[in-house]
Amino acid sequence: MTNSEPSLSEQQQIRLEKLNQLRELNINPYPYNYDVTHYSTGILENPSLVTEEPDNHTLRVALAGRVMTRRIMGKASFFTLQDSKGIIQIYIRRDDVGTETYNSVFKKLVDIGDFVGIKGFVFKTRTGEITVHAEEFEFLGKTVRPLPTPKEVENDKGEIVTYSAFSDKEHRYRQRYVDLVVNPEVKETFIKRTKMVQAMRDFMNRRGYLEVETPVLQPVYGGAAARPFVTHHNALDMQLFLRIANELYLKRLIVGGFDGVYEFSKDFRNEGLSRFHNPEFTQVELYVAYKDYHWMMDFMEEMIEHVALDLHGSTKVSVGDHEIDFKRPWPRIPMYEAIMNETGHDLSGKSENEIRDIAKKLHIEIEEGMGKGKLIDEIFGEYVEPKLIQPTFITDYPVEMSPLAKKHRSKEGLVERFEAICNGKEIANAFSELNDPVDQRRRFEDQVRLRSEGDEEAMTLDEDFLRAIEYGMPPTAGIGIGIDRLAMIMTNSESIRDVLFFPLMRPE
RNA sequence: GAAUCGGUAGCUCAGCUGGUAGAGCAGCGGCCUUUUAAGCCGCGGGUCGUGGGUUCGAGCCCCACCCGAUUCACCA
Repeated sequence: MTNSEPSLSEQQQIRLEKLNQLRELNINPYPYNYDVTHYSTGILENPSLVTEEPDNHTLRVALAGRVMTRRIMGKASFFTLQDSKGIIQIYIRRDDVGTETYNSVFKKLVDIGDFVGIKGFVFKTRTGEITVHAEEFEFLGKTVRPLPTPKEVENDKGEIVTYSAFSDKEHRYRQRYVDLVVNPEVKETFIKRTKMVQAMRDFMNRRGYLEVETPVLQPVYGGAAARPFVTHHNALDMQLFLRIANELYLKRLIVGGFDGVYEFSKDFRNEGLSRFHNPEFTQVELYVAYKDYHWMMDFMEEMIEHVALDLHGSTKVSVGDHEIDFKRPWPRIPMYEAIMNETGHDLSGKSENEIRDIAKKLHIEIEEGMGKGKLIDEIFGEYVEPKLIQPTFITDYPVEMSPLAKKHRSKEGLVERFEAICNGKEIANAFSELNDPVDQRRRFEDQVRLRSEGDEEAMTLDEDFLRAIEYGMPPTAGIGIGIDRLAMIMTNSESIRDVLFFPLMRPE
């Protein structure tokens, strides 16, 4: 940091002055700890705590949090205290906590946002609100910057209306800490995301699969079609890439003898940003030996159905205008059949040029160097994918677009691959893993050729990975599930930024 | 990268065909011992995103730039 400080607003200056005054009163504005016995929600949900006539035997509660609203009425006040679980009202009187604490500290030096600790008993106000009657008041942390002050109120219809909401998306993304404090639903979204990951982790652990960690910094990147971030290691004077996928390392572990391995991982792709794309994103990849992609479809259905039940108590989830039902089984439609259904064109057995003509007829924008796989992908993305709202498996992709998938056991020119599509977007990609080292080398070489022809997303040849599967890899099913996109669906969020605490933003 | 919309007080926003900036909340001073968007009286607070230009005069008009949102493109 430089020593040039931005000029302070009047409110910040006033708060800094209050900070000094606290110290002059011998009150540490930043004390070290506070013994909390109860949370706001715990008190609100437990009516047996409410007393009318407190005595020595009445249970006392101690809670801590931020002051969010204040209603001062002379010698007594109400304020709301927000802790990690929720908000509860506190009643505080001069005659209970002492004149100095009440007049000099509470009324003069406490601001909205400050941390305080309260000890007292629980009662009900005249209007029936469960409230903590403070008998002791302690200062726990001074804020020197004013918090946005949204107010929630119930209108005649019983709806919650929020006034002065902290709603500017830029501010919310940049200052997520503030967003979390004042917009309670944000916390809910992220808690749900974490629960979702936990449900998946539990599900895989119960089947005995091993959670592992593989390198983020890789000398050769691979496992997906994408441009990488490039970095440099000083001591080894070596170019390194941030991983774009975990696939090739996890398969090395299958070679090494694990039956099932999975990893929740941040991957990095050097691409544009959008509602569905952040340069760093999370996926879980799972590889299971002696299984194929049919088995993997069963597995995915079961796991995601379980996640939906775990999060919502139902297989049905509201997303935008749709209700998405994750109940098993999900439709399984071969890709050519799905394209046929939507466009009337049958691509099976067609040559690259024939497919290019069909793409032209379908008004697909065709660019130099688009191969067969890419053309098919474009047609699919334009005509089929957006229509698949309910979870659907699209199966059997052209070999040209799947260099790591095993060729189909009966359909010429295709591989045993599926993508799970939901709400018009891919949420998973899986295949029967290619374990024929000779075929794998040929596929890599095709990729190298594409790269030399200018396809920046084509894969590079990973000689060590080839060596690994030359030692032998069992039949294996593998899958990658996009955690951010699944979280968007499970939390009914319309932007990936709403399920990332700190989405990438330009510098301020 | 393109289009559209937006950036005014700590927060949410208003500001007409250009006339020198406004509300609510928040803040400050005062009153108020069961309030709840507490209330009542009084007061302060602004580089109107940045830089140019037009004009007697710009928050408003023009140009360039910065930042964001959304859509499209790119992209799984």
